[in-house]
Amino acid sequence: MSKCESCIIKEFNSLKSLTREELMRVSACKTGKVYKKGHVIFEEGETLNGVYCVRSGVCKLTKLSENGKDQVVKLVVKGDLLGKRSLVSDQKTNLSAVALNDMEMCFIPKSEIMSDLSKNPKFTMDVLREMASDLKESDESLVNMAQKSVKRRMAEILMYSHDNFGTDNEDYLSIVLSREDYASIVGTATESAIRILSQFKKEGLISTQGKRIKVEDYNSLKWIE
Amino acid sequence: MSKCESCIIKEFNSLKSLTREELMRVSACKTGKVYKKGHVIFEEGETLNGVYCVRSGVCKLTKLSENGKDQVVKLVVKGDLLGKRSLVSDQKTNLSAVALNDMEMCFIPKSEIMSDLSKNPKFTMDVLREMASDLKESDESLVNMAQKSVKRRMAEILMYSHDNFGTDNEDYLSIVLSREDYASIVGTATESAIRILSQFKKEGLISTQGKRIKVEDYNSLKWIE
DNA sequence: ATGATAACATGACAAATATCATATTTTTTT
DNA sequence: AAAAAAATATGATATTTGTCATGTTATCAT
Repeated sequence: MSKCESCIIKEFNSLKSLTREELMRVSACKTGKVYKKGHVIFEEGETLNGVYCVRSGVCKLTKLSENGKDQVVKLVVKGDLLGKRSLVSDQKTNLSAVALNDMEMCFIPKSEIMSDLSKNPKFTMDVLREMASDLKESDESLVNMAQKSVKRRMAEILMYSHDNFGTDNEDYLSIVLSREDYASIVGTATESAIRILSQFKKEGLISTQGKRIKVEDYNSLKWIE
Repeated sequence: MSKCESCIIKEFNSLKSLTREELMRVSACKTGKVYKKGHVIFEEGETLNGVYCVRSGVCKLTKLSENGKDQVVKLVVKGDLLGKRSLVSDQKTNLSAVALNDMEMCFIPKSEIMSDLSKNPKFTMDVLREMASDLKESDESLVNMAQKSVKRRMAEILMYSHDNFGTDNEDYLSIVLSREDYASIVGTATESAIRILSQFKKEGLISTQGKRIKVEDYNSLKWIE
């Protein structure tokens, strides 16, 4: 497993602000973890005692609603730091994390990184910045959820997936999600999600092969209300 | 105007983690601001160059949706620090703030407080903790918005107002909001908000006098689906 | 106090979404 | 490859929510 000092992934998150010495210490105590698609990384209510640095793959952060349905709060991808909140609070995590792909991550124990958080202001500011950006994103999701139609939200997640995770060599979206996942991202019933995707298909906006989805008419998706 | 060192309000936010010397410096450069009900404190897209410490009153943080409707993202009350995000990012603010009451706040210029943020780890950690807690709250709001009915959300905001802002001497909710505000908190059409409140009234869950609302049957509100 | 304005209320209807039932297809297991 | 299980698809229908119209009440400025 590569050393943190020379790992390219860290450039995408606040670990890049650690000094070489700090990185070497972190590197010495990190653990490599591999999760298969569908594997539960942690569950709502657990105590996290560290952060995960995502090297490859994608996972969903979900929260169980009172009605028994899961809601996807965020998709976490390569370069993201998972579990930042555990660094500043001893509370149990309010979210579950489930791998949507096969994933590789590095786990860094809280104890090891806490000292850096109090001694390296550059690092702290960077974590703060990441957190602020998460918060901004979250506000935006809230507004989307409150003010946009299910169809619109579905169009947006398709475009989001296209823009952020790209496509395979046949132009299908790289991230393959079940209809149930789409439903719980968009916040609707599974049947409604299925129905909307079927409609998009009929209208030629997308095509599908099994559960794989290809965006055929990105521009029309943009204008869906 | 009272000095920060001796101000009780700061105990509710991360300013309490500043040293006495830091507080004195902050105090020297702060500006007292008074806003009347309805006044716009700042608007989406503005550049904030400081934070507001709320001494009294309540304001709403809103974000304009693409459909032209405002969505309330958070209610900010006594003790809260407004504009934390401006400290860590030079981006324009993504939210507007509008006073719902007459308000008193202190404005602390960014320039003055930034040095503390990089030199006083206790303070930084505290800001980080507040931000983390905001993020958690925001996740919860997202799930509520996505998974609960409008009626349920309305019941919850009434209980929230009751629990967090209390009642006047006649048991009416202290925070008086227009139906339009309720609609934009709950994320629905104004007419729908009105209808639901009327229904609650008919069912004896609340009573109203003008725009003032009294919770008559808290327990039943809890069980609304 | 009074007219003007904004906020509230409610009916009628349309549109969006959820729910339940039941096929059909895809994926997994044996 | 066949059987079983899971996921997807779709119809029928109920419920929720939005929209437009219109009337009423409260609030504000003069």
